[in-house]
Amino acid sequence: MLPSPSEPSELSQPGQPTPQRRSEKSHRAILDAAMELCVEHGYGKVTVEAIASRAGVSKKTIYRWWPTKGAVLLEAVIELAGTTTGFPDTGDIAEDLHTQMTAVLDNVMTGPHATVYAGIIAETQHDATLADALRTQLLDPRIAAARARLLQAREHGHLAPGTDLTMLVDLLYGPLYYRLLLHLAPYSHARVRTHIDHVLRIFAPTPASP
Amino acid sequence: MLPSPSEPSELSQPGQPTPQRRSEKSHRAILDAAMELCVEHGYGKVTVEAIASRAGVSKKTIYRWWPTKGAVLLEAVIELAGTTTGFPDTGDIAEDLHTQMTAVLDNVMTGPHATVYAGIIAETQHDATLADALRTQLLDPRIAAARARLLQAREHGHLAPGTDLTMLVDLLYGPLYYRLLLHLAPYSHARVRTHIDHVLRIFAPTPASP
Amino acid sequence: MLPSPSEPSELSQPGQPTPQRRSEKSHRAILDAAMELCVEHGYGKVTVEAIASRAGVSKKTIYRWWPTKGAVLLEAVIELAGTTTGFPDTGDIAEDLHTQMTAVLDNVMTGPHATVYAGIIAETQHDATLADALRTQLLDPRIAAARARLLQAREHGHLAPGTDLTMLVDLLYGPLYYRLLLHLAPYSHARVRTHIDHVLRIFAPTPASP
Amino acid sequence: MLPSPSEPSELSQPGQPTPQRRSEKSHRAILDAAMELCVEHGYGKVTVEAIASRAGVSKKTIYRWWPTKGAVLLEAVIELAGTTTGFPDTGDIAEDLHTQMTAVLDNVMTGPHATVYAGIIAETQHDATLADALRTQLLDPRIAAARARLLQAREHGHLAPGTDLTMLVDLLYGPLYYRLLLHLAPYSHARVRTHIDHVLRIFAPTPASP
DNA sequence: AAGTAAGCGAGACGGTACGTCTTGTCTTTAA
DNA sequence: TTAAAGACAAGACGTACCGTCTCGCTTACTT
Repeated sequence: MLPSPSEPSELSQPGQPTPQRRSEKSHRAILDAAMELCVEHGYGKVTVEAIASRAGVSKKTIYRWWPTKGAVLLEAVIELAGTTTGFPDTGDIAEDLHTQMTAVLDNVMTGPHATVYAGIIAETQHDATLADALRTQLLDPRIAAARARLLQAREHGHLAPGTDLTMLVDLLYGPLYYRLLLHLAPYSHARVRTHIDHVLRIFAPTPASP
Repeated sequence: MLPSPSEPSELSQPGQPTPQRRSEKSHRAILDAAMELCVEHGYGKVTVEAIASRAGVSKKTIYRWWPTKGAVLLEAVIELAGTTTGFPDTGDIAEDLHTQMTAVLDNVMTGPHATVYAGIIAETQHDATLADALRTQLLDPRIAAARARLLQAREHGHLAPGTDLTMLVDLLYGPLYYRLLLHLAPYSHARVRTHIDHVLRIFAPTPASP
Repeated sequence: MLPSPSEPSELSQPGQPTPQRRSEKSHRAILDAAMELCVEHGYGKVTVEAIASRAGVSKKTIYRWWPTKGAVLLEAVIELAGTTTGFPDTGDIAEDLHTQMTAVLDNVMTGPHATVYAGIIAETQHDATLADALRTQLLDPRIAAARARLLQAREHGHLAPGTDLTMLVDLLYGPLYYRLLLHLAPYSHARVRTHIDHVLRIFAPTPASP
Repeated sequence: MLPSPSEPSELSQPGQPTPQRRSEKSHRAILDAAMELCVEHGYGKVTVEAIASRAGVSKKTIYRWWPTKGAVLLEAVIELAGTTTGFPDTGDIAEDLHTQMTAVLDNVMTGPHATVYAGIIAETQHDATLADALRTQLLDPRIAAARARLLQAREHGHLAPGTDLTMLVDLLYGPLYYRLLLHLAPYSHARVRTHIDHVLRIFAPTPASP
């Protein structure tokens, strides 16, 4: 194999700037500064100038690699959520869902990072580009993974054959986002379990008639 | 007597300015201008200056009565949603939910006003005061109304006795907001019906053992 | 005598409001408030609103009788200088000038009222109407009085026959205003005397030849 | 060596902004725009916004380098008067004074720029900082130059030995400012000559007793 | 090893909007 | 019926960020 760049789909701005002469030190400092600012002073206080200042970096450097402060935070959140990506497969779909959903809750929907995640989603309301990036880089892969796991469960007979996976995903995740974005109390781990049980009951496989 | 709040709770800034010497003409022009700007050019183009200019009003007049442009739009949205408030009571809980939920969808979650509503929710992520106002003035009354109707249904035996109303509301409305704010396709009226049926199935009253 | 108003040339706005039903109490309160504000907080802090507020008077009342805050202060200063108007006539022109000029210095060019007087003159630089009022109501009468006294001195042989009275007045008063408006130290009473002596020396009557 | 200040004293705001990365193009455009606005529409119409707009410059750029619109105009006037600075020395003090004083009259006390100069002096009545700047940067150097020339004349026997230079300067320049700021007709060149002759007569050297 | 071209820090720049202030007019309320 | 109280349109104030643009300096790829 030659030096194939092999990962062309950079999530930052793939514009003209170019190469791999990018300073990794600045890259890190920017992501960290953005995240810290958001956590410490709230999303509203995250400005490109503030990031630059705290990271000891020039504004130009930020604009060279990201189109928007939202993009910076998005990258930071993706990093954060990176660990949460995979679905486990223990054979017990309820258990696996619980594992994944509580991980999401703990990582980005409660605690200090909830602000960051909610802030990014907020920003996508006015920024179609960022909305695309959020979908492409964060949501779609995770939704796909969820559907894959659920599909497998359906095929294994743990869900009714005709189960509408889209609706199932909506019912599972919708309330989590609803509570995050409407400032309602987030689910506890226990409540997540109840929630999953309720939803799965809808799509339980044939009521096992004698 | 119904919980008619008899409208003492002004939704605008109840601060010092004072009384009812307020110009109703300006009030209207401001709400209209804000809504139009948002619909025509997007939430991002709604600035206090633009509202003032289009409404033929001075900025001071806006700041006298609202703390924030978000508060202006919130009042406009509340006005919009005002018609959607009540739950009908035909005796058929599924039907009544469908009536109310499609009204919400049509009024503020699809069409030109979706931008406005999503924009306000976005703004509440950075503005705790606005978040409070949204909750107090818009969400809480509607959630209470929904719970009241569901409670009645439970008492009439249309829902299982132990039904957790909070979770029921989460399951009903969560997916609507999830799809609005994550830029997924909104539900069609038909899909709302399916959705309601699925959710109610969870809490169906005792499997009727004759 | 009928109720002849007897003083038709009001120095305030001669506009439509007209009558003599004017509240003398408000009139006084406004003049006092304006003067106090200027003395206490500087000319810059004198706004119509501040005057109204301190005088317990509505803005409308001020605008009814004066066109400008400058006009209010002008009236106040005229009142102040009213006492200084007349020239004494002891027969000694140098002494009489000294009396008058030190009175002017003490009343409006030093002490707390210097700010007020300088401020009004400043305002006339941008306000032709006020400039006219200043000239007509304050300066011209005093210049005329000075010229009259000097003319008399010339006729009595205390000044050279061809003495240019205009230049004489310029030389006498110019330096006072120069020092006031350019923020140089004002003349002391003693220095005024020296100043007068110097200037009069120019126009001394014929050098008394044998 | 003459008191050549070698120009370390920047007349603009010497504050934090920093260096010589200043755009000379903007600098010029701002000074020109300010001066033009003042000449064309009067001092009152000179606002920072108007200057910025006409100069094609952002308000921030103005505030970065000057504390006040008055400071901008002051710099413009200083530039204007720059040419007038020096006193000639032909050996004839009356002639040299005439040269300098008519230059001042023509440059800043009559014609279109009189408004500007009078406006700045007006502004110093409410702005101590600007007053200082006016003194330090404009008046003091010129007064010093005048005194130097007069001192030399005294030493050469063209003025009486005990001549009070301060009073002499007051008498020479006072009437010019008095007429400028009190809206009286400015001196003509001929009248300046008469004026100088009169004043110098006071301090003529010993009556030449042969 | 020198040359060259990029990234980099710094920060000035033209803009836009902010939220506040004052002006002068107009309206409401109370005496 | 007058005047206080004060809301109003207008528009300048001085500040904060935006995103773009030089500057020199450093750093890492050429050749």
